[in-house]
Amino acid sequence: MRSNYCRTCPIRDVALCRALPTSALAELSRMAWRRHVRAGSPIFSNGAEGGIVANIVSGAVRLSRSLGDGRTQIVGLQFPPEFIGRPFAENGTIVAEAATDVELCCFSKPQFEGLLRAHRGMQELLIQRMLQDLDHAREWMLLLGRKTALERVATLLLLCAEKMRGSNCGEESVADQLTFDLPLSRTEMAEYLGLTLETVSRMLKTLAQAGIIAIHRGRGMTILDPQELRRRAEMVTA
Amino acid sequence: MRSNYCRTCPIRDVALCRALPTSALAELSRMAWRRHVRAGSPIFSNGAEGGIVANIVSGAVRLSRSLGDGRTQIVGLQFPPEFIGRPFAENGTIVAEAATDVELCCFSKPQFEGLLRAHRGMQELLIQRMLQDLDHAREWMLLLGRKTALERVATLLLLCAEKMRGSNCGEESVADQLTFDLPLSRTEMAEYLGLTLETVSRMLKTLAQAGIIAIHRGRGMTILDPQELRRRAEMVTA
DNA sequence: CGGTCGCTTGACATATGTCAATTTTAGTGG
DNA sequence: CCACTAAAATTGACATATGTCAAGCGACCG
Repeated sequence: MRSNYCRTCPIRDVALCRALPTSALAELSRMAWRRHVRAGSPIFSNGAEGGIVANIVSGAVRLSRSLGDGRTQIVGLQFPPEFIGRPFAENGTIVAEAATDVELCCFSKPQFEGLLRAHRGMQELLIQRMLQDLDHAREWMLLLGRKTALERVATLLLLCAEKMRGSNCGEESVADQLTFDLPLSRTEMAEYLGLTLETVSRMLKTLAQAGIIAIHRGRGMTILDPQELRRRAEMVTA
Repeated sequence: MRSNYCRTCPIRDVALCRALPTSALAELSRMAWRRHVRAGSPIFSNGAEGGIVANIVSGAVRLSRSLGDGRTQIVGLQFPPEFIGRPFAENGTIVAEAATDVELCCFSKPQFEGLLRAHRGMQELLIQRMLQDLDHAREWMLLLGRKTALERVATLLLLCAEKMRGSNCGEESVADQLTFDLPLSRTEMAEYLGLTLETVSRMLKTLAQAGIIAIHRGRGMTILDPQELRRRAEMVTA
């Protein structure tokens, strides 16, 4: 039933829409639609689909920029309940793709802008979200500009561990909270970290040999010694 | 005269405040105050002065993050009429310092938030500004992750050339629009570009020897061949 | 069962960092 | 205005972390 759409939304209490009163949910449900995107497929790129904004309901979205000769850098990795798109602005030169299978809650940009104008609290939430994105981008600038390969890989593992919590699909969720599947291939990890896939592979091996992590088949990971991993990552933020 | 404060402001038509009607200028003037900061002095750092936001009236502001062992990365360079500070959020771990002598137009954060709430257009302008900051941060991530040292230096020169336009203090402003003083020392350029100061120096020399730029004494620069410089920078954005 | 794809591993190349010596610029006081 | 000093920038010799290229391995899929 269409008007129940938002009432049963799994991210209702954490996404931007939480700024809206329950009384507005029926209105909201009429504007929003779900969209599933398979891993690897584009969500929007270089202006195409530019009239859309969305909340991420499940999965992970990867934002990237490229140079003319093919060098590419992942500039953002977004998880539920984060928001993608640019209200009040044109879409820039960034490409958004599904890193895993993704479920989106989409709005047309003009309609969403209307919502923002009508509900003041929502604009404030959006501003806070954007500040978080900005903080993250800047932390990553520090990583890209100043960290060693080992520190970069360690930092990424900690990031993934944190973000995957909750959206846990691991079998052994019993005692071991630190087993998860990476949402990125080695190539993508390299593109996010400003390294090559070979270097990523070598650093993972180094961490595994030091007994800090265990690598299961391919993307499966267990963090055995989180404290030591944090030391190796030179994390500033505790 | 206090109520003329904003009416005569040099950035009145370009800063966030342009969202306010002229009728609100007297009110605004009562809330704002000017602050001069000498080159190298802190503007706010790690939560101190956290209750302030400001427009940059003149000069350049440098934002940076550091690792525990002293490695530091400049994560933003802001020019007039840009805005610094974080409405609706705590100040994070970023340090803001004056890169040159700086003149700020300051507001207490709670008062500024009140302004934002009262004038809807201003929130939209703020959102657009933040999106620009985010774009810039992400472009810099591409630079830090994927560009060579020469490309990085070339990119920075183009950025400075663009930003210094207008705030030109050069003597020979007659025919030559591409002579300016860098707002950064070699060390700071290195900190912004994720390089060492020696590498920056060498790349500048390479560009000078190729006849693309001319280096005057220390910080003075002339771009002789902008088109070639843009090629070397591998600029994506035209 | 064979082919493709993602990952690992090794040998080697190189861009950039490190360390140290000079030179240039800017600042200060006589 | 001119030494004198300290700071910034340049330059050179050398070290090394990471990239490049190439081979091999394993898992998945038709």
